Order: sequence, then C-alpha cells, then structure tokens
Amino acid sequence: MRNMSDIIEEYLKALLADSDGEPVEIKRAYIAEKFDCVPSQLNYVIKTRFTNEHGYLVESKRGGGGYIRITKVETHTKAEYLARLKQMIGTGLSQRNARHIVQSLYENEVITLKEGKIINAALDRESLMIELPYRDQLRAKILLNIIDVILYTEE
Amino acid sequence: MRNMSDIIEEYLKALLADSDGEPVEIKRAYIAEKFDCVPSQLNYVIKTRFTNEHGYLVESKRGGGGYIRITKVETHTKAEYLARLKQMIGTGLSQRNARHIVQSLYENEVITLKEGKIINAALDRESLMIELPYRDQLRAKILLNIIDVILYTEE
DNA sequence: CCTCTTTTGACCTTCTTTGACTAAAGTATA
DNA sequence: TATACTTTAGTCAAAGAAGGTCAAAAGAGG
Repeated sequence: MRNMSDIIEEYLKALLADSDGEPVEIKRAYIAEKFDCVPSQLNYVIKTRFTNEHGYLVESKRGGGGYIRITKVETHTKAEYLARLKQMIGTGLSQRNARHIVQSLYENEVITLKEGKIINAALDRESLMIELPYRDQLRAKILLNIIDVILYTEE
Repeated sequence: MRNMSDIIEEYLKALLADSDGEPVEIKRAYIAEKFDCVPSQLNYVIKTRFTNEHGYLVESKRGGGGYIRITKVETHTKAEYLARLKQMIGTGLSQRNARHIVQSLYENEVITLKEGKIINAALDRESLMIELPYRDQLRAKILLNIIDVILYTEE
C-alpha cells in the first residue's frame, strides 16, 4: 500500500497538470477531510515534495477565506546557474563580490539594469548599517533570498 | 469562497476606478446592508486595505448625512510620490507596512511585479536576521536606498 | 536493531467577522 | 440658546476561521 503522502502528492500534481500552468488553490482542511488525514499532513507533503528545489512556488493565507496556492515553475536553464551562485555566496558576502554577482546576473540577462540597481542598493553598506562580520552575513542572506525569488518568478 | 473583506475591497476599488480620480463617498451603513455584513466591517476593510501606505486618504463624518470618503492619492510626479513614501518610511518600517508600500509602488507602475518581489525578498524578516527595533530600522534604510535608485533610474 | 520517513496532535500565529459600547454631528424642542 | 434626541461613524476586544510549527510516536527498509 502506498502511503498517504504519496497519494496526496499525486493528487496535487494531477490538479496542477489539469490546470494548464495556472496556480492551484486548495483549502488545507478540505483536502485533509477528503483524504481523511490531519491537516498538518498537507504541510508535510508540501514541505517534502513541493519545495523551490522541486520547482514549485507555495503561497498561503490564514484566516477566513484562507488557502494554500501552489504554482509550478519551470526554470531549468537558470536553475543551475543560480544554484552555483548561491553556493558561491554561502554565509558571507563582501560588497565587492556582491557587485560582481549582480553584474554577472545582468550580463546573463537574468535581471534588468534597474533590477540590478535595486539589488545593489539593498546590499550597499550604506543600507546595511551593522558591524562587519554580521554585515557580510546579512548581505549574503538578503542576496540568497533575492536569488530565490528570481528563480521562482516567471517573467 | 472568497471572504467578505476582499469582496468589499474590490468593490471600493472599482468605485475608485470609475470615479476618474475623484474621491468616492460612501455610506457605511448602506454598504454594510448591500453586502449583508456589520457596519464595522467597513472599518476593518479600510484599516487593512486603504491606508496611507497603500496610497489612499480616508476622511469621514458622523451624524446625519455622514459619510466615508476615500481618495486615491494622486501621484502627481514620480518624484513627489517617492518623496512622500520616504517621509512615511522615516527611520523604522514594519514588514507589513513595507509590503503595503511595495504594493503601492507596483500599483502606481513605478516598479514591475518582479522588482516588487525582489524588494520584498530584500526586506523580508527572513533576510533581516537581527533583533527587533534594529530590524525595522534596517528595513527602512534599505527601502530608502532602493527608492533613491528608483528615483534616479530612467526606465 | 538502526535509521529514515511518515503520521499525528497539541499548541501557535494570522486574518476575519461580529457586536457592544462610544463619539460626533445634525435636528428638534424647551 | 441650551438641551435632548437621532443619526451616523469609530473603537475595541472576543470569537471564529484558516493555516503553520514542532516534536513525539509509528512505520518501513536495510
């Protein structure tokens, strides 16, 4: 017998396949009901099978009218390049290296000129008013986060 | 099923879109009646979706002939608009308000969707791994810097 | 057995809805 | 004019409605 998580995974992927590229929106409680499992199992399935690395984008909202929205994004060209950059960044990043990376993103047409300027502004030591080993860590964290959204944003 | 607050928000924005820049004046009780909700729900919708950060000005009057007037703040020139945002940001900025401002920038076509996502990623508390009063200061500083480059970058 | 994955549930956070109470503005009346 | 009444809108906190987190328990495979 296949396990519940696999069944739910398959179900969600079927929804996505039917949706013709559109995001799929589900109600956590409703799906849990449908498959007779606890709601948090959906979080498990999503966390283990619908991550960024798997090529999915997941958004959600709580409260009345809440939802979980799953989008499939295909980005295999950029993916490896960006993964390499992420590795390069690691846990710390000087302003100089940050500039180089942004330059590279621009030259590879992953970002526009304006996007590059925005990113540089965010990473500038002018913005990041904290002391030095932490500043480079912070810069790395920010750029990592930015690269993720670039990766999972369709133009 | 979408929730009432979203529906009312959409309704009010449609009114504003139709009004050609003019303020829109509503009767709280009348709208509540129309959407079959309690009057104070209008206050909730306004407080969460029509704030200054969102680019709206709300005035009201009680008593006979009372009203709620919503104005979409004109963004005269880009420079003026951005200056106003900068003033609003000041020296500290919560993630929530940052989101509102980015939303406003997008709606006013000052940034693209992707640029918005990049900025949000840079301002996310996930990126800004420092403790709280400082985090809001840092977020403000970064966004201020970004706004400056937007201001001085021609499309 | 040992390890990795899955299942479960208690507890948490966020957003929305509702209603009782309050405040202000207009209107009628002494 | 001062006072009372009516008509609006505002505030705030409680209840409700989702989804999120985390760690313990259970299960599967080697």
